Amino acid sequence: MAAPPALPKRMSPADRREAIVAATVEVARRKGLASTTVRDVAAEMGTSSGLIHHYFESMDDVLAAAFEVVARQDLAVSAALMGEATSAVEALRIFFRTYTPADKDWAFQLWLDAWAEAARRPAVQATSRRLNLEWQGLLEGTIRSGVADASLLCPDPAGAAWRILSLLDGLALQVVAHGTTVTRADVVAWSTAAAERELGLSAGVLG
Amino acid sequence: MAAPPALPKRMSPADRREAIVAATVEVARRKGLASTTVRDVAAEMGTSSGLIHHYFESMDDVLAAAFEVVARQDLAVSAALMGEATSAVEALRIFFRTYTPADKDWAFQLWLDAWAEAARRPAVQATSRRLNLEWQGLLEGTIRSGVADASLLCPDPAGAAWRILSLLDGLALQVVAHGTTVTRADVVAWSTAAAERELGLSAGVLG
DNA sequence: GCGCTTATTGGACGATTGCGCAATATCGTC
DNA sequence: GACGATATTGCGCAATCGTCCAATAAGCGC
Repeated sequence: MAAPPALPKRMSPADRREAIVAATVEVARRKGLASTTVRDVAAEMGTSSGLIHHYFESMDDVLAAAFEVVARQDLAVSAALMGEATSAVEALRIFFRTYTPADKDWAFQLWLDAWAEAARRPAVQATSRRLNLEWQGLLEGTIRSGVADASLLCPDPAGAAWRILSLLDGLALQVVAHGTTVTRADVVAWSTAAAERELGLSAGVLG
Repeated sequence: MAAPPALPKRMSPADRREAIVAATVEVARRKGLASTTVRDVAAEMGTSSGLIHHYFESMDDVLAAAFEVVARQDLAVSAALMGEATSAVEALRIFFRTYTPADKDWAFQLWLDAWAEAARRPAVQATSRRLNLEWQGLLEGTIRSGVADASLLCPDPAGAAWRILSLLDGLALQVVAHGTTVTRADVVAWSTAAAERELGLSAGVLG
C-alpha cells in the first residue's frame, strides 16, 4: 500500500490530467463508465469538481480518456508479450491467455458500457472504435506473420481477426452481463478452437 | 395514418399496462433504453408521469418490460417462420435472414443497452439473460432436429448455438456501435459460413 | 520580497432524475 | 341517480446531473 508520493497542493498540468484520468478509472471500475459522475471523480481525487472542467471540455472527454487508458493498457500488455513470442502460434497462445483475464471482469464491463454509450457520447464512440480497430490490427498482424512463414494458413487475415475477436467478445459478454450457462472456461476453449479451425492449425495447439 | 381507436379517458389495467410498455418502446427506439425517463414515457402517452408508477414499481421494471416486448417479438417472428420450415437447413436459413434485420439497428442498440445496464438494473438483467437463453434454445433445438434426421452433423448442439449466436452478436456490435470496416454483408456472410463449418454443411448452403 | 500566471476552490445555476401522495375524475354497480 | 372503487392527475420532494464562474492561493520569474 504505497502512498502516492506526497501530493503537492498544486500539480503540473500533465500530472493533474493524469491524476484525473486515474481517479476516473478507479471510480469507473466500481460503478461502471455510464454512471461515473464529475463529483465522483473529484471526491476520489480529494479535490473540487470544478477542477475537472479546467482540464476537460466535457464529461464525455473524461470518460473517453479513462476508458482509453484501461483499454490501451490491456492492449499494450498483450502486444508487448506477443512481441516477444518466437512464433506466430506462440503469440496467438499469449493473445488468448491475456485477452481473457479471469479477475478483471470490470474491464470488460467498461467495454460493454463503451459500446452502449457510443450512441450517446461521441468521444467515447471514437476511442472505443479506435481501440477495437487496434485490437483487430494486432491480431491481423500476428496472423499475417504466421501466414508469411507458413506456420499457419489463412486466406483472409483481416476477416479472420474480426471473426475471432467478435466471437470472443460475444461469448465474454454472456459471462459478464448475464453469468449464464456459458462459463469462462467455455469462452477460452471455444474461441481457441474456432481460431485453430480458422487458421488451419491442429486442434489443441492454442490451448 | 390510422388514429388510435378513440382512446377512452380511462383504460382497463391490462390495456394501460400495455400502452405504457408500447410508449416506452417508442421512446427507447429513439433515445435508447439507458436514457429513457419516466417523463418521456408519460409525454409519449399524453398522460401524467404518476400513472406509470401506478402500474410499475420502478423504472427498472418499465424498461425491462419494454425491452422484453421488443426482443420477444423478434424472437417470436423468427421462431414462427422457422417453425414452418420443412427442414433444419431451411430453418437455419430463415434464422440468419431474420436475425439480421438491416433496417432495425435500433433493436440491436437496445440489446447493447440491456447488456450494459444489466450491471445496474436487476430487472433488465433478468429479462436480458432470459431472452438470450431463449434465442440460444431456439437455435439449439433447430440444430438438434437437424442432427436427428442427419441433415447436419454436430457433436455439441448447445455449444454450437452459443458460438453462432455470440459470433453474430460480436460482429453486429461492431456495425451498430462503431460503423467500422465490418459491414452488414460481412456479418451475414461470416456468421453463415461459420455455421456451415460448425454444422458440417457445405459452403454456401446457408447463404 | 513582488507581481504575474494559473491551478484550485466552492458554490451557484438550471435542468433533470425516480418516486410519492393528496386531490380529482371516471367508471361499474346498486 | 348516488355510491364505492380506482384510474388518473399534477405537483412536490429530495437528490443528482453537467457546466460555469468569480474568488482564492500557490508557484515561478524577476
